[in-house]
Amino acid sequence: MPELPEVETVVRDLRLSLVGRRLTGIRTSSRPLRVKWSPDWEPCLVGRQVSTIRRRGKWILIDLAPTGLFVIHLGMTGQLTVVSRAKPAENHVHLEVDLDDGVDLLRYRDIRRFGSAVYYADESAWSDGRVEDLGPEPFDLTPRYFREMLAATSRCLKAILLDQRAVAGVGNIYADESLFAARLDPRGRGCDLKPRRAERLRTAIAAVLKRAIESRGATIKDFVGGSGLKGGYQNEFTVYGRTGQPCRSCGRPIECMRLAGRSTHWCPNCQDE
DNA sequence: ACAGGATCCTGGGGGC
DNA sequence: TGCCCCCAGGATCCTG
Repeated sequence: MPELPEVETVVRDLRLSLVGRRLTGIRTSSRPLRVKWSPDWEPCLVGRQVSTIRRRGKWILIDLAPTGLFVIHLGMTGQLTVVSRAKPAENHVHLEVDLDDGVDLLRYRDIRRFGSAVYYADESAWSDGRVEDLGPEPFDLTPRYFREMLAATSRCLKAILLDQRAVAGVGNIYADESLFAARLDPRGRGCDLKPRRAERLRTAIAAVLKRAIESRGATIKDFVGGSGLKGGYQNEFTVYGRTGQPCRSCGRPIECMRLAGRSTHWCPNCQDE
């Protein structure tokens, strides 16, 4: 579920409540996440202190001191929050980490269990793993990289934006929203995109994501930030989930088609290039 | 290289 | 009210 803006929101929230805290205890559910929990990780986590929290694509990286890296992916329905120990656990809670203030805990809840929480000795152990190579962050895309990456593939724009190797962090919502903002047909091929239009797409992606982060991401059903607050960007969607509703630009109905295996929302009238 | 499908899961909504 | 089918923000594996 969560894409870059939602993961960034969680990371920013957790920085406030988690950095500097020592982990004092861990409880896990018996039901496995995408990666099964290893009991070997527990002694690696307990007693260590959270030094920094970072985001890479849709991955949450929690750096530990003196060593260690705790990597969490929210999958489709993951919720990572710091809550009071007094708050009763909802269903589908799969991981709880006690904090050294004796009051709060870090809680991971995930209805569909597509997410993961894995300990690694260091960052190379994570990046060298079966995780496919992540592309650049959307805010770090250079015009040249983006132009050449597009020119090298005959895949359609929608499929390219969803590919984490091309750009890290964009998912179905923000792919559709970015293509509308750039007024580009999601079916267009990367190698057919003229440089001016490639540049339009590059800046549209950054602008859409920046605006979504400012709104604390989008909550369709399950997403909450690290403090439990919902996002607000769903109120600004131009095409995603608006099938049949009037385009905010031209008034004609938004359409939905299947592309790269995903629902793709667009305005055939406005996205004509 | 790439498209398409299936898989891992649960829950919600629509149709009947 | 219930049942069945389809759908969902992701990553990954497999086939053709």
